[in-house]
Amino acid sequence: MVDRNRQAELRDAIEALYFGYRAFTDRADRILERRGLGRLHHRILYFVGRHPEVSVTGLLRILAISKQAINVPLRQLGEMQLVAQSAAPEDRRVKRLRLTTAGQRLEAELTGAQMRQLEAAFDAAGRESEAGWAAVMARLAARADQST
Amino acid sequence: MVDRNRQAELRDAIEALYFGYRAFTDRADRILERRGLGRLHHRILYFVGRHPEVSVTGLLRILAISKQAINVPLRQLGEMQLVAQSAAPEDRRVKRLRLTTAGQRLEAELTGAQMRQLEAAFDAAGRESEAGWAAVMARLAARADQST
DNA sequence: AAAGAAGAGTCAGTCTTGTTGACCTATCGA
DNA sequence: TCGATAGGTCAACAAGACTGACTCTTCTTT
Repeated sequence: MVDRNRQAELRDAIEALYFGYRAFTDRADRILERRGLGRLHHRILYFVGRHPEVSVTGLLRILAISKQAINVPLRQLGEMQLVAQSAAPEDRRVKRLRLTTAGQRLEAELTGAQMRQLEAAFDAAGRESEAGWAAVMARLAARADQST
Repeated sequence: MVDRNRQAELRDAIEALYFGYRAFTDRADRILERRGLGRLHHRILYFVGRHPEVSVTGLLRILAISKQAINVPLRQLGEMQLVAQSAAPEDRRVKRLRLTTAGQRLEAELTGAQMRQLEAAFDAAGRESEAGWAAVMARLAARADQST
């Protein structure tokens, strides 16, 4: 059993993560709302932007959702000319996804807003805090695999 | 415009936050699932544990949801004898919520799992990282109010 | 004392984002 | 040729949110 002060610190950490994540997603959500898009559209735009020429299955694995869940929003992004697709030459069953120019523009707007938000937090906390923050978040994220 | 290397760092930060938060909630979700509870039940348990004698309206404000959204899970937690309520003596319209012994036990199990998860990440990242992490998360969370 | 505001509860209807299961087509590899 | 893989789609369902419209009780204000 950890001592009481330590527990209080860790409780604060839990809350900071909860409220911080909530604040972080809320801002992008408001940009998306104006275009009638949701969080899943955002995640698709983000990861297709990050990993151009990704396949649908590759995207499903990153997002950890079913293909039925991605179907509708991915089709909508195609219809809105934000995401384009083409068959992979070495295996024509595989579709390669990439952002169109308009898709890149929207993705840059969303990601830019989040980057500015993070920079503001790094600045306010002191730039020396950034490395520690990144190290902890990376370790937290890494444990996703272990706990499966 | 920020330079490319900086943008790459900030992109990594966005992803670390996304994957880190996902890993963080997944673990508690699995404990809850065994009892047929969801994330909202968890948040209610957590904040009632953290703020004993909180009113329903107070809880709604913390969670930033509607009273209709809290209605069903709060009633279920009452029926499961995890949360108890009583009228506030100074204003009998107000209900004060608190955890029962069983509620405290479940809350401790959930929060304990998350505290251990955070501690493991702090340890792995090096204890000197913790202060920076906490400072950044606090600033990120603080911006929730500004952006309203 | 009457009127109105506030806390809580509930019903109804809707939406998003996810799930399974089942089934289809096209393509590839053995 | 046959089975596996990538992708797409339909249907049914569920959690967890929303708004709107009420009710009831209790407190506060006039």
